[in-house]
Amino acid sequence: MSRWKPDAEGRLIKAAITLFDERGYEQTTVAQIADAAGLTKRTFFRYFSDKREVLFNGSGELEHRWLEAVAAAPVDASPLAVALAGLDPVAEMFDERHPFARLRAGIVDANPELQERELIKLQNLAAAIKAALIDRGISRNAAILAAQTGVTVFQVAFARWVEQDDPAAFRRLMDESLEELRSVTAT
Amino acid sequence: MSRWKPDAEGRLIKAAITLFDERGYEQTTVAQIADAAGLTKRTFFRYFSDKREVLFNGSGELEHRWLEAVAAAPVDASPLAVALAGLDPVAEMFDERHPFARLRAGIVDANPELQERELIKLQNLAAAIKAALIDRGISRNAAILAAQTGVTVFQVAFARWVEQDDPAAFRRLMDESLEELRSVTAT
DNA sequence: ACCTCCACGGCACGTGGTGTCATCAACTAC
DNA sequence: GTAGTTGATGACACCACGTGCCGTGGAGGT
Repeated sequence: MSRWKPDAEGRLIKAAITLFDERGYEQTTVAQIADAAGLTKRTFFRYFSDKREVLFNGSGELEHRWLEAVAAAPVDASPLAVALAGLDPVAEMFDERHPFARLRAGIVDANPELQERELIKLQNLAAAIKAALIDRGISRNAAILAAQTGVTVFQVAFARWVEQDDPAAFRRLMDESLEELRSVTAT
Repeated sequence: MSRWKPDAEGRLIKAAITLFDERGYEQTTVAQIADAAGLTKRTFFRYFSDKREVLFNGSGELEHRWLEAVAAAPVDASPLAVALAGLDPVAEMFDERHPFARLRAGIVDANPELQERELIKLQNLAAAIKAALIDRGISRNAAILAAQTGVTVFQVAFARWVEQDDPAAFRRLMDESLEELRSVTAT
C-alpha cells in the first residue's frame, strides 16, 4: 500500500474550489484547503506558488493549444488571422467545461486579487502570441496589436459564453465579437 | 509648531520609489518605506490600501481626465471616437512626467505583482469608459469593444513613449498605434 | 481654561509564503 | 533479503503584509 493517497494536486484544487464557493475566497485559508485535502499548508505551496494559482490550473493548456494553432497557421495568413488561429482549439477545449467555468468565473468575479491574476495570464498569453508572430516575420508593431486584439476577442467572448447557457456557443460568440470589433474599429 | 511634518503621503511615495529603485520592490519592506519617510508602517496603510498602491497614485487623475473628455465628446461621434476622446487630455498630462514615468516603468516591469495591479487599473478604466459609452446610448457590445480597444491603444502607445526619448511624442504615438490597429483589424 | 478633533504611534494578531530538516514507503542494486 | 537511495510529505520556525484597537498630544475652536 502506498504511503499517500494519489492525486494530491487534484484534491487540493477540488477542495479549494469547493471552499471558495462556499465561504468565499478571502474567508478561506490555505490551511483549511490543505486540511480538506488531507494535506498540510506546506504541501499546498509545493504544488501552487501562491493561493490564487490553484484556480489557474488550465491556463498552461490554453496557452499551449493557442500557440500550436498559431504555429500551424498558413504562411500567407494576415497577422490578425494568425493570432486568431488559436480560437478554434481553445473553443473546443471549453465546450466540455461550461459548468466548471461558470463556478470558477463566479469565484473570480467576486475577488479583485483573482481578477488581477486572470488579467496577467491573458497578458502573458498575448505576449507569447506576439513573440510567435514576430518569429513569423511580422513587424513588432503589428504583432503587438494583432496579439492583443486576438486576446481581447477571446476575453469578451469568454465572458459572454459564461453568462449564457449554451456550452457549445463559444466559437460562435468569438466570431460575433470579432465582427463587432471590426465594425467598431472601422469607424 | 505643528506636531507632524507636512505631506506625509508625498513623503511616503517619494521614499517608496527611491527604495524600490535602489533595492527592488520585493526587497523593500513597508516598514523601511515608512521609516525613510519618518512614519510608521501603520500610517503607510492609512494612505495606501496595500504596498503596491503607493505606485498608482496617478491612476485616479488619469481616469478622471479620460472620463471628462468622453463626456464632452460630440453626440454624433462614433463609439470608438468617443472612447478615444480621452487620449488628448491624457497625453497632455504625461508630457511633463516622462522621467518619472520611466523610473516607475522600470520598477513595474521588474515585478509581476505590480504588473498585475497595472493591468487591473487599465481594466477598471476600460470598464468606466464602457459604462460612459452605455450611458450615451451605445450598445453593450459596441461599448465593451470600443472601450477595450481605446485602452489597448493607450497601453501600447504608453509603452512606446516610455522607451523612446521625446517626452512630447505621446500624442503622435497614440495616433500611430491607432492607425496600425485599424490596419491590423481591417484584414 | 477647556474641549474636541484627528493625524499618527504602538501593539497584538491572523494569514500568506519560505527555508530547513525529518520521516518513511517505494524502488534499485547486488 | 539486506542495504542504500529517492522523493513526496510533515513539522517547525520565521518574516512580511495587512488590520483592529486604543493611546497620545498638538491644533483650533468656544
